[in-house]
Amino acid sequence: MFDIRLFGDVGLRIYLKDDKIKRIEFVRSASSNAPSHLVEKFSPYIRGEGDPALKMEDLDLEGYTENMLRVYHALREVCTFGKVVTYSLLAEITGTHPRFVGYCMKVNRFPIVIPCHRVVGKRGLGGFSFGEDIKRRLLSFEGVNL
DNA sequence: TTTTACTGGTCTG
DNA sequence: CAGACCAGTAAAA
Repeated sequence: MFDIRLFGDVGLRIYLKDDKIKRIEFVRSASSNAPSHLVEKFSPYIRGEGDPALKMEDLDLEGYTENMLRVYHALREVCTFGKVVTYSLLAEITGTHPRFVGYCMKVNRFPIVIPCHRVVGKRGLGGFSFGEDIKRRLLSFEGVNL
């Protein structure tokens, strides 16, 4: 389990098992204690320049269904650093439903790598499991203003 | 503006 | 199987 500081008092806590990422969560007081090879992966994001150098293959995706994985893949394709997408557009792309997309974001174990904070409502911000303030700060960090 | 109705994948009993 | 749950949205009131 390692912490990486992103900005301010916001950081990531990363759980590893073997060479895969088991889970990522946000922490509010981040002490950076991750090994450099792991920090390296996230450094583009930390510098505010782009997405982390991680692929879906680096994640332990056990338990997710085909439809969920389709949503996650589509999100990563459509929504790179600094972009946002709407629940309904992502639903349209994947042939699902806006409420299902919301559910997928809620059960996403890999925030930032699967950028669920970039999915917003057609009217309004939409929710965020780790608190809407963090969602807002992440978007503003990426240069997005609602 | 607020409330209602519909939505589809998934989860629980 | 039936019913409930949602980080949503359009339509009605």
